[in-house]
Amino acid sequence: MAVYFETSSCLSVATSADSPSVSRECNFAVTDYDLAGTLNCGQAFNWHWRSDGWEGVIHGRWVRLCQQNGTIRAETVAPESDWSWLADYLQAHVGLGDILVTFPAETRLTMAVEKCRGLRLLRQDPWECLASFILSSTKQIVQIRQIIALLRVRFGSPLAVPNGAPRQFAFPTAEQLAAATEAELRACKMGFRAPYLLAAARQVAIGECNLDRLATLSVDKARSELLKLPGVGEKIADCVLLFAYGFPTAFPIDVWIAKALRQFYFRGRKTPMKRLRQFATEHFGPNAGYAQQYLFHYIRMEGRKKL
DNA sequence: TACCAGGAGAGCG
DNA sequence: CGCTCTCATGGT
Repeated sequence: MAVYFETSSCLSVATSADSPSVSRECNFAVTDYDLAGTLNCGQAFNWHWRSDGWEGVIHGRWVRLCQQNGTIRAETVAPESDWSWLADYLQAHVGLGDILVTFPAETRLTMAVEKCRGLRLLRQDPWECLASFILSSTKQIVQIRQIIALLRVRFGSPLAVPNGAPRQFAFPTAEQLAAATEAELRACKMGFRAPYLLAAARQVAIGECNLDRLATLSVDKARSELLKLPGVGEKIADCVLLFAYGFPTAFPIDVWIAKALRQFYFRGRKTPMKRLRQFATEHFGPNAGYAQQYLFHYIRMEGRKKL
């Protein structure tokens, strides 16, 4: 039976193992957490549903996640004594209510929140997030997933997985990708994004860009550092600021969000990007990034219903 | 077939 | 600054 520690990020599962705190399983108590929606709303690209859980990789470890009621159960291959890496990734400690109360009381956003109850922002590895979104430009999410799957297999380090589970690879490090050729990257179906990814990987690998240091900077400083990287513009920089560094005001505006903003707040009129950005920062408040993700997930779900 | 996809960069006036 | 064009590839 599971033993729960109240408010702790990890509720360990009692086992017959040598030490009670070391286990291959861990339960997280969560409220207002939609795991499936969170893993599938276009912020992460390497989660796969397989029979009884979501399988993926976090910081070089194979993980299976599965939600039952108010609990997210996690399994790893090797026993873990410290699960803070997973709690941090899932942002399980974040009280969603504290976020939602900062949203403007307004019809469209309220509707999105109701339809996507429990949607969360993850806290991802900066390099993986950066590289993934460099590959995302004018690609559909399914395709981004395919490209990244190829990258992992061809350049990433193989990981230990449970018996019977499909093979899995770590996301390639900047060093691993920096050692690749442009032709090898293009063979992963990334097209014109190959030289961007390669150049970015080299800058990170040689320390010309220090991703760890960005976490210590202000949003604006961190953004201008990201914008120096090849293949990184406003949109991709904001994705990394939001999904990897957790800057809550970062508000990525892609084609979907742009369409939604024009439709919801500008009567469907053509509105320049600069105007949309200004509106977003003024309107959505201190957790604009969360609002953005609710709008994004909401309009994508609505779009699919029509088909 | 035609159009579009979680865009960015270069060239232009 | 704002506009347009191109880049590569696959889904719908």
